[in-house]
Amino acid sequence: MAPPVRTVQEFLSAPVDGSVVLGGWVEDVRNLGSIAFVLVRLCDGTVQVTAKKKSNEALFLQLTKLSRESVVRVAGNVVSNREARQGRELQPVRIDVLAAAAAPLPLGVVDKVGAEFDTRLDNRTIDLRKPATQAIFRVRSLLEGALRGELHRRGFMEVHTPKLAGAGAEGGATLFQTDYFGRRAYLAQSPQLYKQMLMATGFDRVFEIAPAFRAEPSDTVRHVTEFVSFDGEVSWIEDQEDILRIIEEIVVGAFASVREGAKEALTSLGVEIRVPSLPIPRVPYVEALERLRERGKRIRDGDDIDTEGEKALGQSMAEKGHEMFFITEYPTAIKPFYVMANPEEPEYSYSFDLEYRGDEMASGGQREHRYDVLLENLKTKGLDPAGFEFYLSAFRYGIPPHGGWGLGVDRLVQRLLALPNIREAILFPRDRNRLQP
RNA sequence: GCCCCGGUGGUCUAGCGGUCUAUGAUCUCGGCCUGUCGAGCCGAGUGCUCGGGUUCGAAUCCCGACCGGGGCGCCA
Repeated sequence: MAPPVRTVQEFLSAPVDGSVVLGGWVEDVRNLGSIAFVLVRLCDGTVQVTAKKKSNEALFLQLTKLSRESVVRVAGNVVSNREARQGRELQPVRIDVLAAAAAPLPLGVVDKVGAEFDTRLDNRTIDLRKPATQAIFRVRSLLEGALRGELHRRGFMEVHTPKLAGAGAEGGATLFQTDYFGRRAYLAQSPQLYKQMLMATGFDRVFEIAPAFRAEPSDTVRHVTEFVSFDGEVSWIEDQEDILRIIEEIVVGAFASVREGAKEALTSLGVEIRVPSLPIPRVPYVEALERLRERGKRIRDGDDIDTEGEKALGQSMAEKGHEMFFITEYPTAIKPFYVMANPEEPEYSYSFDLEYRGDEMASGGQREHRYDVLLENLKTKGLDPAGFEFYLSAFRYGIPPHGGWGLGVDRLVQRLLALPNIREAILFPRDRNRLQP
């Protein structure tokens, strides 16, 4: 049997008075006694199936007894009617219930009452039937595709690094521990060490879009335990600016692609994408502190910028028309061991964060590629070089200067679409309490 | 992990010591209706998160657990 018509678009292009088979979900049944309207939801909208009792009583009965959200295949004739939504409707000849939906639904797809996010997540497969929920993931898919395209155009190679590891990466963030045939293993918190190791091979422009895991018991609207990290690493850079230029170009380019390619989804979300203009401002850390102090924030030199400060800084930049900006040259002391310190002022490093709408989207910088310095850095941070031997060996035998970034895809989608919670941007989010579905 | 707030039919809510045989909506079921499109009208159905305690009496007050919302820390 040929596949049924899955889209409204396809339905509308079928000849009037011809016959068509629709496949979809029963969104609503309106039984007026002698005439009934069944809204069948296809992939991109609904089609009205109209049945009259007198034309086929058995079929009318079957149709009006359908439970909402059942999956049906409806064969019928396309008729034009100006009272129908798209100017046409389907007169059914035969209905097959492929999968009856149980009633009542745990969550209404078109109910007039809302549902709490937690209820929606508990019933995510139903929640994802809503056009507004689907729109988020259509945008997300487009954004990821656009980012891939931007990098491929720049000669990057897509890679995949292990998500199971025998040692943690950077220290700090807590790792999920698991059993590996009797040995201890960890879920990767970042591809950081591996993508750097690839710089020692000649694959000098790589990127990866993959999950990362953090066992931090964070309870916020911008943290989850499993997130998708968009990482890139580039060799032969002159300085950190080379990285900043790439990241601002690809993000801005991807935003523009989404704005063009996801018009319908964006409309249904009520979102208008503002594409930042290039270059995106670079705000050195020391200047960021000054701005914060001007706003009355008490912060000492060398302190990390806390959430309040980050939001205030975002506000301050937004007032100048910049929703997106870099904070550069963070203190070396608050950055991981692999960042390169500025040789002129070693207390500051070649590192940056990409800020967007008051939240951190990405961080990165130039890496320390000199073996001896790297070894010193590890010791300074109180880490045991023995645990990093697999990583250090890549530096011992020759590695070009390099740098890169890690960007939170979920966060980027969240902020781009102004979603109240990062979980809205994830199909099946994982957080401190949620492991299902 | 810390601070604040909350958990009432399938869903979302009102009630916050007796007046609760718990409000309204939505939903589900039944009935009426030939152009609905937030369909309408009539009728019915389903509930106080769990475990202790206070009290003559607890949805309501107290304690704990679990779960949820917001904020912080941390970061993508």
